[in-house]
Amino acid sequence: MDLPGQVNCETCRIRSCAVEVLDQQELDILKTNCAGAVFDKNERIFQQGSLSSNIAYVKTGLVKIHKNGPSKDQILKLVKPPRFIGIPTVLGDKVNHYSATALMPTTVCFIITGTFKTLIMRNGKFANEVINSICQDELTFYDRSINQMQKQIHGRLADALLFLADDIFACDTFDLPLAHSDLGDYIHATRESVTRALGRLKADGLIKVKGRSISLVEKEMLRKISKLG
Amino acid sequence: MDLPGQVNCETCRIRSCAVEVLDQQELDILKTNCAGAVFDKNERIFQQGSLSSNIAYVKTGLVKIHKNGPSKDQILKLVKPPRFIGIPTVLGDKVNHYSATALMPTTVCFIITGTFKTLIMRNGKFANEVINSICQDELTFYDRSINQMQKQIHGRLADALLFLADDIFACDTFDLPLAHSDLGDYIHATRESVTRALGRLKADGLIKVKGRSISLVEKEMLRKISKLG
DNA sequence: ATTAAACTATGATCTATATCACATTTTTTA
DNA sequence: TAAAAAATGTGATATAGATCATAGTTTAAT
Repeated sequence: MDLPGQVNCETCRIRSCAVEVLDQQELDILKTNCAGAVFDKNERIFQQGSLSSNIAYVKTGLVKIHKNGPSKDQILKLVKPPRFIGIPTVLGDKVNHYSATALMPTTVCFIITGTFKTLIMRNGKFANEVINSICQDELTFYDRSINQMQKQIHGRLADALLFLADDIFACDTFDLPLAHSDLGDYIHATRESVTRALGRLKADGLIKVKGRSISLVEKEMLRKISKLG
Repeated sequence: MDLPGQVNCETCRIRSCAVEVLDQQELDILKTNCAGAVFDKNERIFQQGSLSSNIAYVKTGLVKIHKNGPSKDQILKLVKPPRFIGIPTVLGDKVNHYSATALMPTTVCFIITGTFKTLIMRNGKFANEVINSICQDELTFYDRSINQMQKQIHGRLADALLFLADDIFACDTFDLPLAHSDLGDYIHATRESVTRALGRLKADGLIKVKGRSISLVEKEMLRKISKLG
């Protein structure tokens, strides 16, 4: 982790909808209670179980949110910036209930929890934007959760590939940011099953694979697989 | 659905933490934009896909939150009062992204969305309580989601039974509020598997079953099954 | 440049749970 | 109270994907 130190929220180009509604005085409060940091690939941003007095705002990069389960770690979601992560830690016990790890070089702003709460208390519009953002997350997670439960592996893999192409990279050709075993933790499958399922999609000509690079060549077909499970 | 009409939030004995922080003027706003309703067992409180201009606050009873998946309806969670449900519907499109159905006679207050937003904007403490509540929900759902994914059926069933006994009924003997097929939608199993798994727990002497009534007689053993998956 | 470590590939086997099929019981409706 | 509908119980069978085993490949470290 590299600490570029103080940030300037007034001139920041990657502000959240929530920060957008703050007035000058509030921006000053934020600015003096906010620190930037850069994380390398595979660096932990925060760790489940550890105490935290900050909320993280991901400005660039890509982050996985993951959590220990009864038998293994599971990736709850992939977070594309700009996005707050770890807001639920604002809550009572201040213990992180999940971990966040950078999947590529990632810049993050840490905001002191108390400051975040102050802004919620002071500025109703800010609070409203925060609520909107959390609710959006919640709905997305419900969708994902049901898809994970009800689709079988080819559908889940197709979902993941389409998500990476459409939402994360906005490009049909991209370097897979996860190892097969991580992808397995994300779509709830074993490493072997991921390899086999990718091999199947490749053999059927729906995707092209060159090392880590993946091209979705038959997106419509992938969408159909995603739908039918 | 029965409409007992106007409610009085000032004298209400089942107020949420959020409403608790409102001042007199705000309580007046709430009171005049709030209507009570009673739902029978199996009555729909709101329906996925339909437009909504209300937030529901469950005062008594028991509610299932469920959502259409690729292959079938799935029960996301069981909600014990007092609790807001459907806050994510505050969002942009105002379309319910999931359904809510009463599992037993249930009383609900509907608050007009605009009023709810006004209160968030006006009162930072209210906003803060709402955020806490949504975040708590989110964390609980992450836990449940991981358990559903990683445990096998006996663990998931043990989880559900312990949840009903400890959290919903606060009693080790209770009438199962769900049919086996519903319980299946809740723990992600088929009706047949639920019947078999219940039969197994009964045969092993961990629970007693008399009609709809279930007694958890070996809770420690059930907890062990829940842990080991 | 060389060794070690992590990752990917692929076959053989196993297993939890779905699916199908039908019987019985309980609840609801007429 | 009878008939219909919904819910439960149980066996036989099928199967998606896990697990185990072993090898090859790429990436990182010394």
